[in-house]
Amino acid sequence: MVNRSLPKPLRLKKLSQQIKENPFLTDEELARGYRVSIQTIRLDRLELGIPELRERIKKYAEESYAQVKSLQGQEIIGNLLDLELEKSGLSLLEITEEMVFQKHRIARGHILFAQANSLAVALVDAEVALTGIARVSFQRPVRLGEKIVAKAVINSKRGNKYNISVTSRSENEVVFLGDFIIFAVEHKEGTR
Amino acid sequence: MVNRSLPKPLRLKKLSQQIKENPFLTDEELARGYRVSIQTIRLDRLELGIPELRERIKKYAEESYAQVKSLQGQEIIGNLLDLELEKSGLSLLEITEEMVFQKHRIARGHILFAQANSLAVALVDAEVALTGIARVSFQRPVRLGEKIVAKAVINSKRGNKYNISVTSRSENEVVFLGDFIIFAVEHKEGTR
DNA sequence: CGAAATTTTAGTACCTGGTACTAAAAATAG
DNA sequence: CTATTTTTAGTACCAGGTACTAAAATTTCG
Repeated sequence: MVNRSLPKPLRLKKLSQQIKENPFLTDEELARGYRVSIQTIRLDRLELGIPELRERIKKYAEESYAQVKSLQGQEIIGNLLDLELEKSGLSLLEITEEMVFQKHRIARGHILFAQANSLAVALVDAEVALTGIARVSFQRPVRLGEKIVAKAVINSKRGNKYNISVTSRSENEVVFLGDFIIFAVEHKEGTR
Repeated sequence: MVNRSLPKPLRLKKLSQQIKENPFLTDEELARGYRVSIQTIRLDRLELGIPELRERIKKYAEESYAQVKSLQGQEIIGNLLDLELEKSGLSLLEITEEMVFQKHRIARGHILFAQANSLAVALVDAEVALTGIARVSFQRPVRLGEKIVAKAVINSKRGNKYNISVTSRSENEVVFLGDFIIFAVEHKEGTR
């Protein structure tokens, strides 16, 4: 009890959390931290279904890599729910850990902007579509775990210039409004 | 020449590029791909200073992990160069791989917005500062590798409501202009 | 309290994907 | 042809395990 190890159920719980928080810890480090043998840590991991160090690191790296690659090719920030080119679209974005400030769990200003802007751009049927001007309004803070549904509608189109509005909601409450001027570009650069 | 391996200099070059593009390849897979022995691949990696598979994966995961953790605690998107609270600020953002579309290497709409908005928010001397309204204008597309310097200035302040302008430049050319209404919040939620 | 059950500890053989080293074979250059 | 470079191969060892066997220690329960 003095400096002895924790009871098993508590140790399992803490171990699970700790590894989740830091996947780079070796079994040896964990054994030292919990004052148990390395075999016990390994049995714990087996019971918790937590893979070994290298496997954890590999998975983390692969997911990270896949995300970067996927994001590069992906035009939409969030999941596209519906799209009618040259007309309207709908997308869903879940607010996750890396989107929020650690301090107060409120999403960063650009997250909702990103979702809305990328959806607006996606409505334009062109090889390349670039944003020229945006006017946006944040109605209330959005927090970790919220699911944001953005709806984009093309208001008007003159030549290669589109006027697009986006309304974003969380549980049917409006949290963000945006108006975008988007330009369809063919090959040469124009304003964005 | 028919199905034989490449000359060494060319193999070294291609190997370097391939591993950079995909750090998850084993020496065995590479050996098979280049039709040389595994020892040759290892000698090549030694000559090129490229670490082994597990080391590469670990480094990638650690950098990724560090970035996520750092971003959470970090208020500024980019590197803060100068800050005078309640007055003005300067930040630098380099446009990297994950910020651009794969297709045309142009940065996504929200990247410049994020830099500007986070700098504007940082000028406000409050526990929490949230964006209410933003009007932004993109002057030209920004590409992979460009270094963007954003300058934010507080134009006016009424109570807890700040009016802040941001001008972003690449090589002294204006690429982005933004006007933000930011609210200083104490504990209760207001508009953002 | 003692037996049964559970938990903890330890040891062995083997795995993956190497490094570091020695050395021979093959290819190339002058 | 000789010297040099490149390629191939083999051995011992490493890190951080897994899978298994088994003993020791602790806890539980009748």
